[in-house]
Amino acid sequence: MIRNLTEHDKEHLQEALVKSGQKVTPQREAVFTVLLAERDHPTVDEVFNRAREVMPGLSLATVYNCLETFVGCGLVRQVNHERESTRYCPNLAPHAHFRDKETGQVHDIELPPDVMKSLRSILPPGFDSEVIEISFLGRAQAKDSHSN
Amino acid sequence: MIRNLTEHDKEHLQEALVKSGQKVTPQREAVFTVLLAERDHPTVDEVFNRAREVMPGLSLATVYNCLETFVGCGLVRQVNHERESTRYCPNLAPHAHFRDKETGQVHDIELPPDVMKSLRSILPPGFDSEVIEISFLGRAQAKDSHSN
DNA sequence: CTTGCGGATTAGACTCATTCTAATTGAGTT
DNA sequence: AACTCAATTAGAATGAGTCTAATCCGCAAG
Ligand SMILES: [Mn+2]
Ligand SMILES: [Mn+2]
Ligand SMILES: [Zn+2]
Ligand SMILES: [Zn+2]
Repeated sequence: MIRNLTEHDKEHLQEALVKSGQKVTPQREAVFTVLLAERDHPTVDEVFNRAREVMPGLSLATVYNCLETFVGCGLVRQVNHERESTRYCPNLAPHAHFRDKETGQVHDIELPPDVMKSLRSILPPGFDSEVIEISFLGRAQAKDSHSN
Repeated sequence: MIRNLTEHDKEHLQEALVKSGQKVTPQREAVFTVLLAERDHPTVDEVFNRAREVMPGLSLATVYNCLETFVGCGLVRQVNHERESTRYCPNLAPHAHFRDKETGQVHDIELPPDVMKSLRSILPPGFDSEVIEISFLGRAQAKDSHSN
């Protein structure tokens, strides 16, 4: 189920790319569309397979390139858990990641400002941090998967 | 500068190994000694090179095996930053990791119980987490390196 | 002692996610 | 029509980590 980009998302993509001196291409649109379609933190291969359905000639190398470009211009975040394949997340709000040990699914966990603050406060003087990564490992009750 | 294990550390090693049905071997002692000698979160290769100085016949495979064993019986933690080589940490107290963007050094950051609590509290109902990993990326002022 | 057992160690082959290389494409320009 | 230059592409290369199969060795039984 890959819907097209909304006007808003298209502008978001275009603005970020153009702002960093890069071009909007059909491949980049396709990959970005895949990322927005499901918020399930897909791996490169998953993105590749989904995007191929709509753009059969797309190459894996290009998926790597697109995702790297998006990370570079702040459109998506990389998500790493242990040594597994890198996953990609288009949620730009500050959030942590919860990895379900059973299913492997990755869920976003909202990160309230006061928690962020208390985290920064544990840094000793002289330590200055731009990026904080928080990841949980455990089990999550099933709920349902239409969490798009 | 690889000192020998203290009696206390030797007992710690032996207890953890025996408790999980495994043997104390010279290789395991050497690798554990290396880990305790410097709290700098060495990679497998760094552990290998340091341990070889005191046990020249030691193989890389064995270092992988020892470290896996130690992780399995809770003697050390793995530390991953992005896609870099896994590092190893013998600090069993709850702590976060700070990675210096400039030097690559990894520093332990103490994690007070109230911060742990506020972190657990952000999990929605139904989410149960055993492991929380927190890592900072940024710059740390030099201080000095005799932080053993 | 001598032998047998089973875990530990070892060298080297293998895996596979990611990166690199070099050739090709194609949209926009001269 | 030719040029330019980023983007795309296929395939090779990389390298941390894992696997395999042979050897080692401490210990216990005979
Ligand atoms: Mn789940
Ligand atoms: Mn530092
Ligand atoms: Zn996310
Ligand atoms: Zn540590």
